[in-house]
Amino acid sequence: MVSCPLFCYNRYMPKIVDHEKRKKQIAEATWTIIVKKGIEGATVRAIAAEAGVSLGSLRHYFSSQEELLLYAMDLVKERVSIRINRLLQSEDSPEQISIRILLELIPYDAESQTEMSVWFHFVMNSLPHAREEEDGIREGIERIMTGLFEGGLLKKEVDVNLEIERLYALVDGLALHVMLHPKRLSKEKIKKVIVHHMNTLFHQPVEEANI
Amino acid sequence: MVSCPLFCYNRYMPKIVDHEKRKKQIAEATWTIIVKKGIEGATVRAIAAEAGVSLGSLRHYFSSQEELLLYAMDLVKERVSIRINRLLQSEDSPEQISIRILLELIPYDAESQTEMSVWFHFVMNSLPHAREEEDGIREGIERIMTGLFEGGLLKKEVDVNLEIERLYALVDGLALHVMLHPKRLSKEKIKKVIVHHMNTLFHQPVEEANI
DNA sequence: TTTTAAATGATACAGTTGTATTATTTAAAA
DNA sequence: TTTTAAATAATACAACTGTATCATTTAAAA
Repeated sequence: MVSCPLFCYNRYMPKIVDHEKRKKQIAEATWTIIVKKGIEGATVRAIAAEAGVSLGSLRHYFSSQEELLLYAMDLVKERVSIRINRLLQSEDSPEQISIRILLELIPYDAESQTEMSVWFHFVMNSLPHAREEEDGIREGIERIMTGLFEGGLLKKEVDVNLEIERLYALVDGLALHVMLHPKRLSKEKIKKVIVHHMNTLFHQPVEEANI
Repeated sequence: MVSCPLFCYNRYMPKIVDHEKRKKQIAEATWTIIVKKGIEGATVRAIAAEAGVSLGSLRHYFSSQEELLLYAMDLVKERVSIRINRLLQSEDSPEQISIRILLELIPYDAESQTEMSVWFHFVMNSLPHAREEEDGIREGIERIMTGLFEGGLLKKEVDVNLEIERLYALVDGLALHVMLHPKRLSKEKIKKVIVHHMNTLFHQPVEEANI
């Protein structure tokens, strides 16, 4: 057992807190503030107070506000990516799985609603030119549709590229509406819409109860 | 010819500029700033500079920033409402007209893209509790679908309420995607998607060329 | 012309912002 | 314990914010 491992560049290691964990904690406080007050309310002081750290402490982890906001947004992307990829790795039967994945893309729990709200704020303000970036949703939908088509599960006459665009718009539109009016649009209604939409494409329709 | 009409409550009328026109000019400058820099960049000084008026002059028309922002948003609503109502009053044949109306809801010209971008900014920041308000789009789509159904132009098996929700999400999703990636999503692609979508509902499909 | 009040411009001020500086506290290693 | 540097806290500062005040300019009516 050596006294100082490779990544320990100093002989003395005083007061070590998990650097990444602290940064993530501050980033999540940033989300909370953004959801509550919007980007304009996401001041370093408000974030520090929400995270329960002092201004100097926050500044110790993020040397500028822009760096903090970029980190907070990248963390959203990371979380969403993980969620999507986990779903795509699922190994169930194609039709039901595809619908379940689509339903998971709609932000229903508080956590994913926060993520989506923050994401929208960033995209709208195009802070780090997020407008140009991809959010991964389109790629996921593309994979789903292509997979279904290549598996021969879609009606032969469907135009895959067209249906990708249509489904992508439908999912983002539903997600947007849920975010803006969560009470008006119930989870059951969303489910009905998506199941019905996919059933118009499937060669062999699935029962809504089987989802 | 009386020397002082009814709406002239003072005997003297010095330097009259069109009050409403000036307010709208300033409100439009507000839009420009919001599109360029987001709500956070919509400071009274930036708006005054964009409108080409002094700070004191701006304040002469709007006694607070909040009043200005509310006015700017109400003006967006007014403009959008006028656009939608004008479309709904059209008296052509049902199927093509409905598709043309839907296509008009997608912001393609710079003007309507500005309006939509500003609208989104306001809605996201829920400044005047805009989240709860209706934007008129849903009502318009509801009228379109109901009209088509009652005219017997839709397939008998369609669930109207379900299709309203589906079409509403599709249109808003397309609008969102156009706003975020105007280059990726061409007007022709939008047209194809909407025509195809409506043709799955129409008893008698329409040719894309006839739109 | 003179008179009038709307319209405008200039400046000021208190509060908040991001950031910088500096000192203090904390805990891990010797 | 002592030593060390990371972690934290306190304070300061210049820039910018919304708003207020007040003098000036403008053009319509007399």
